[in-house]
Amino acid sequence: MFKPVDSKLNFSEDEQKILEFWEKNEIFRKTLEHSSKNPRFVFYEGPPTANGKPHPGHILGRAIKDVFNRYKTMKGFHVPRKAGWDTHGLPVEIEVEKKLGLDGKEQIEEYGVEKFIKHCKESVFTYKEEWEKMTTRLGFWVDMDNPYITMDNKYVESIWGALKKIFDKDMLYFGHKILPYCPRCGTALSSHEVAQGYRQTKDPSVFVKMKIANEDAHFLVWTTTPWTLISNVALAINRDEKYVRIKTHDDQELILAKKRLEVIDGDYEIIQEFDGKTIEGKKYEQLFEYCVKPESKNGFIVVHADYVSMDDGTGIVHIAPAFGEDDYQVGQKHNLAFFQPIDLQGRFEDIVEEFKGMFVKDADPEIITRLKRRELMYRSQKVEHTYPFCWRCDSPLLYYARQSWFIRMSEIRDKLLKNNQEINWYPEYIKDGRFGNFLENVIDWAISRERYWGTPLNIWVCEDDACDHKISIGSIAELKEKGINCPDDIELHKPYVDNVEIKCEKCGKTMRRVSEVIDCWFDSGCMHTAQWHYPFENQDEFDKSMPADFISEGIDQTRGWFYSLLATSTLLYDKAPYKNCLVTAHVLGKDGLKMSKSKGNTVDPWDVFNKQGSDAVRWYFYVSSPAWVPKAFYPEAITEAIQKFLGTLKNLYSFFVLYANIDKYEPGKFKSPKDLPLLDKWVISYFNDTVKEVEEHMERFDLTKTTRKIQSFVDDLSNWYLRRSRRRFWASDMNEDKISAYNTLYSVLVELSKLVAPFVPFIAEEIYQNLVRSFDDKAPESVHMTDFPAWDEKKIDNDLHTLMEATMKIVGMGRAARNESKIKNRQPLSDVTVGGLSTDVEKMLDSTKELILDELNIKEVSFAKDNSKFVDFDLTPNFKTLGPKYGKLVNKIKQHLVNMPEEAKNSIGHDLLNNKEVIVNIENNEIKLSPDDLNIISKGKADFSVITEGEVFVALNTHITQELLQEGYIRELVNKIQNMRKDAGFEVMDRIEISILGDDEISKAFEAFGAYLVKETLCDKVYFNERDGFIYKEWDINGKQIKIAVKKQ
RNA sequence: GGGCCUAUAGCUCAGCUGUGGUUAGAGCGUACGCCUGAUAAGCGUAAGGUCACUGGUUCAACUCCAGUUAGGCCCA
Repeated sequence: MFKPVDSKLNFSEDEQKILEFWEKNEIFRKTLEHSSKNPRFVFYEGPPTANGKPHPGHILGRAIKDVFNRYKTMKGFHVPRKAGWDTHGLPVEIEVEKKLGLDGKEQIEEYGVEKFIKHCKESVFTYKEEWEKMTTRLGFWVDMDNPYITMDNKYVESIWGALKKIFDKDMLYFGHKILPYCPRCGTALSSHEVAQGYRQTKDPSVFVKMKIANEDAHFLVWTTTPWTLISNVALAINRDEKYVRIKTHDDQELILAKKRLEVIDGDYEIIQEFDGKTIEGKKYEQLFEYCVKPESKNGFIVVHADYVSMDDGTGIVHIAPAFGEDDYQVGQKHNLAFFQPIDLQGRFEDIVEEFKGMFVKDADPEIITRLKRRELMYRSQKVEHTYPFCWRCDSPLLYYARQSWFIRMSEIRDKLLKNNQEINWYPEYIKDGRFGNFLENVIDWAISRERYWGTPLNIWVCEDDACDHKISIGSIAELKEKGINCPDDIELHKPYVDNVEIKCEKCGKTMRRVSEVIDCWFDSGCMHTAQWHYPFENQDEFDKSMPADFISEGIDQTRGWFYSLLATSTLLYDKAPYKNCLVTAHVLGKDGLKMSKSKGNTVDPWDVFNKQGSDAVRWYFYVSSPAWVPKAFYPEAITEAIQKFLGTLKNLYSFFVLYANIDKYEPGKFKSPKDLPLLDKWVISYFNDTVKEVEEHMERFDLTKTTRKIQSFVDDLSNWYLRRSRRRFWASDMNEDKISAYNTLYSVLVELSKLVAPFVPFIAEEIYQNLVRSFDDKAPESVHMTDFPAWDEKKIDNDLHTLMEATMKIVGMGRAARNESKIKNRQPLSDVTVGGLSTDVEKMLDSTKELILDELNIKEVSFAKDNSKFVDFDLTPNFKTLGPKYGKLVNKIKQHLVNMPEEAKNSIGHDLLNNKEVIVNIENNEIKLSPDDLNIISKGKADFSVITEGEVFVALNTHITQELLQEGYIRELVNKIQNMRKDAGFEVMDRIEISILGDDEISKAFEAFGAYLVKETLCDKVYFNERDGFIYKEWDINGKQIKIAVKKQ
């Protein structure tokens, strides 16, 4: 016997049991062992940080990763899944700072770096258990017992190895980077921090005149940061734009972009118009002569920059390379001088005599006053815009040049682009879109951070400035060998490695490590190498798992992990680190906005797990839309997944188990007939076709098409195959037809459990365990250890699909016709005429005729080519064929057809149906209309209920004969009696007696059709008089008030 | 400010690309009716759409082109 199935939909409870089963029997481990000799499917897990809680977005990501790993495992691959933890970085430090009540680097130093770092180490795994619980509950199989952890000594050592390689290739250098910098806190901020601090503010907006060398004319220049004018070294224009020289109403000669003339006050006269490129290289006079330009550098010239836009300003942009990223790039490109006369507190240095010691923002008004006095200020006003402020202390941030270590990414740009072409992106447009564009414009990677908690940058520098010898240490062994004082158990973190000194091989003095740690994106970006502690060990593992076949992360990783993996693997191995990358979008609240507590649209994943279950969540994510489309996450959305799919699936399964147990059906016990009934053949063919399509979609990582296909199969299995087969299961003896139904449904359900296993692993396991394992303990222990269903082209019968589709269509139309006639389904009718089908289909329909009769409750179905007996015609032009032939006349033809009298339409319709050409005359043109040129639409005539869809029509004869009427009474009685049985709580197999108090017509009807009633209701005795002990209930039987009683025997 | 993506029924999404065709589909939800001894289900009908907006190409545009607006992501 099968384990009885509770038909209630308590998925969450069932899933808990499956989780216990997996855990107890170590199924995940066994799937890996079981497949260990198979070819590999390499998956890289992007490491999350466990110092924050997992949220619904992580569930989406993990659900998607899991489905492909499970699928590939069942397709015969070995899919190791090493978990990972990202542990370094500023967010960790900030958390710890908050916890310890520290504010800024000074206080950290005071508190003690060693102690601080210990706290960081502890804080890193605050929510590790929460992550593990969530991961397990979701059914995401990943090896969390042997994860890679970016702060482990071995991991860091691998990073050191990688960095040394890069250093030795001379790809690592020390240079400038413009960073958002808080002058009060004395630290640069990460982009993440800056993003928190944008707000509206008022700043000066000044138009300054810069005198052109040896000419009595000025460039008009716009800026919102007057204090940076002190450091101006160039002006940027756009060489592709038009510029003009104008004379203003007060006789000033100015140069600016033509498109920006709107900034000029009052009248002006255009003296000259020219291309931007003609003023490239022009010299102008330095505005403030505090900083002195070195001989070797350029300065005070006009240069071109792509980013100069015509949207605001004057089309001439002031360049101060120390104070802006764009400016800095321009400076690099044109070898411009670099003036940074500002200290770390944001105050002018002494060299700027007039403003020395002033905070730069406070100096703005003073600078404006000076310029006015010198008559170099064209206009000065205030402008409101967004500007970043420090999230901690609210000081305005300065874009400030800081020294930093860089990797020369721009030098390997072409390699990055080439390797990117090797990657399949899903969606495809990421490749040459967002990601490709980013690579096109790749800049050198600023890899150092002036912080504490991270992989220490493994570069030692000689203390003697004159020597300045630099080396990179690539391993612990090397550190011990070269280090003067390296302890045996050295931990590769600050402050321990900082204490290790090396004797300079050039000058013999002491070398010390630079103070920086590295960007934690480099850590996770090297996981392809560092997860195996390569190259120090695991050569074999590394060879087998580089590159990855598949990774999947959120779209925000484009410039994060997706990039850092490609960057490091291109640097180290010059190849793409992953072959397929599936990008996921963000998970949003019900209102389509980002989840946030203030909006009240957050959803606790555990609520959903506990109430609706993981399978439902997973299925919802797969089926609702492609992974890269943002998804709203809320319980009602998931309910739909249950009702449309999981509920149906479970119900199929519980139906099967219920009846199989009643009939003592066991797999293999009964042999199916040689020639299967049509319905069984059809469902087997349909299943094979489904598997085939699923495989195609999965190879293209298209989860949505895959799951929608499965969903419609399950829907048809339930609402067509099973609904049509129900009576077969009720047959009293185990006849051939019933055996075939059982065997077919059984095998389809078993294969279906394998088909859905990657997607909804819990219910798949439940079905498999009960249907397979409870009878066959030699079968694989878990559905996840079985092979994915194979499809067989020979079993796919396309004619059968065509036939069944036609049948379904006719039944659907027949029901619509019934509905239109307002004759209820229980009233049998005599016949229906079907037309407009191809001869082939018509022939085949013979085999589903009984099915149509039964569904529509009619006695006969016939076919007709021509429906003129039942309908009037209407005609509309087929623009696709007529358009090219007649062009503008098309609309006249349409008018002509609309205005045609009814009889003419009928006659033309008739001719066309008989494949005759029709000729009409429009504006003296003879227009030949072939059957292809017109759409024929038919409308039902009286006495028939006719439904038409395209060519196909179904005409229902609505005449009710005496005999049909009688049968109708009986059908109605059966329905009421069945309801009474159910209400009385009788078992399905209970036998009953009934008493009917009706009239003559009812009695006559019973004489004719009583046998049917008796059989359907399992009735042994029927009385037509009132009897003791019977409880009567009055019913409306097609207008007659009739009392009925049922009694168990 | 730049790049990429998205915009179709109350909601979730098809259709749109190199193949433009006048009457734009499905599911959920709603209303009414039907069916039901597996079902939280099924069937039918109806209401619900200026296919974000503006302009262009064309006999014909949801579809192609240009621009605008709004939202999202990344970057500044």
